[in-house]
Amino acid sequence: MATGVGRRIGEPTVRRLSNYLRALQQARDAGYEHLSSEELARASGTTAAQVRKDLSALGSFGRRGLGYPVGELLEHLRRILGLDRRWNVALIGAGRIGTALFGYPEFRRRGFEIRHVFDVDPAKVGQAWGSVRVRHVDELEAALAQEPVEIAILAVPAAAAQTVAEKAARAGVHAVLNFAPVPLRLPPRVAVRNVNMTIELESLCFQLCNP
Amino acid sequence: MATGVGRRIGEPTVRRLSNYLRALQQARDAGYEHLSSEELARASGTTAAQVRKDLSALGSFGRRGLGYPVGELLEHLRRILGLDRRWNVALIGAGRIGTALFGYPEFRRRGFEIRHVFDVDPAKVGQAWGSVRVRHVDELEAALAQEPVEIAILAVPAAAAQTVAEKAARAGVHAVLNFAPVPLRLPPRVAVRNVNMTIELESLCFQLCNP
DNA sequence: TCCTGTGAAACGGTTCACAGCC
DNA sequence: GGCTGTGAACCGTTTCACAGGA
Repeated sequence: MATGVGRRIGEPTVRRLSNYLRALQQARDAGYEHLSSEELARASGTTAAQVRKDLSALGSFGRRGLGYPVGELLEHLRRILGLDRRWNVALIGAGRIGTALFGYPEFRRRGFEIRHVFDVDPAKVGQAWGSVRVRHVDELEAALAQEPVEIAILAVPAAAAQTVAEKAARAGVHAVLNFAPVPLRLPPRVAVRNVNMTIELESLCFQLCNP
Repeated sequence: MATGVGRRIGEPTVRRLSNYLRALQQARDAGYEHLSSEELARASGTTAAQVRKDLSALGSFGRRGLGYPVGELLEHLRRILGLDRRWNVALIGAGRIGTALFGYPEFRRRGFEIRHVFDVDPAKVGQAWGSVRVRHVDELEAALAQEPVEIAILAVPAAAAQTVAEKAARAGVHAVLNFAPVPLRLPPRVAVRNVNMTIELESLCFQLCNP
């Protein structure tokens, strides 16, 4: 097996692959040509066995006695994760979280290009954020018809999230990254992922209370 | 079994419990007295069987033929998750993400009180953020000695994260919520949870590329 | 009848241990 | 000797199906 993905890859695996990618990029910048599963594991916070399992499932190129070739594996991972291209993104919600996400340099570095920013606040609509102009959410469908995006980042209040998400889905978005603390109900053709900072804090509390 | 937690609760369960809590609060505000596992499941994005399994593990109070008593279950969950008290938090990193987190109203509403804000930027050090003053990271140990916190929220650049996290751990923090895209190595007595927005976006890409 | 509580089965992910190759 | 690749065992979680109480 040389190119394709072997068995179906689950969500935890994908997260780890992202981490491997980051570690590999660092290693390349540091001039390494090969990395052992042990080293990769340390750099990405997992175990060597896990690394080998993950990479072998991709039909990987590791050399016994030597390790994994940094450059080759890096390109392979980028391709598998779909990061060897540019992705267009719409940011919905120009509040505090939206602002932070817009300025997050990691996104652009990874090929995510924020093409649209929407909000409902009249004070924000019309502002120029870099090269994009903040538009009213009512213009969402028109804007996406003119310049489509694959991904919507949802950074709106919980009460508005479901409605806005549906609007985005109707406008042809294929994936939603949801920062609102509510579960979204969308047609299965739309991929959804939730980031809920409160839940993370609450999990920590639980761990503190139940050591 | 009336009060304690039955079998050990895993991380996915805790996340769902947080969601149940949110759904229950909404239901209470809407005047409901009982909620069936079916209704709870719909409101929190899971299945009825899952809800029953989760709640029965807490020695729950559900009544057959009727459902779960909203108020009672709500208090029970708050106690189990450790949310029936106030938690003191230090925010480390006063950049875009730090700013957004500081202003996130959900945190305070849930009992998380940001007592300290730290940064290294001389332009920020000294600013008054509400009732707290931004201090230099070098003052971290002194500040936490004077007014301790249980939790540190880390919103600093990747390169600084490990060092700052260690400093926080030495200063007596018990849990770290890490927004930097690097795995942290901390003594096991410190609970760590990572929020990595880039990884979430990358997972979405993968889903889009591998439908 | 409605709905919970729960053993049992199915599933998926992780760890182990070692065979195989350099 | 060093390190990868991988079947097998292990473990926690989810789903199923149904018994049992209101």
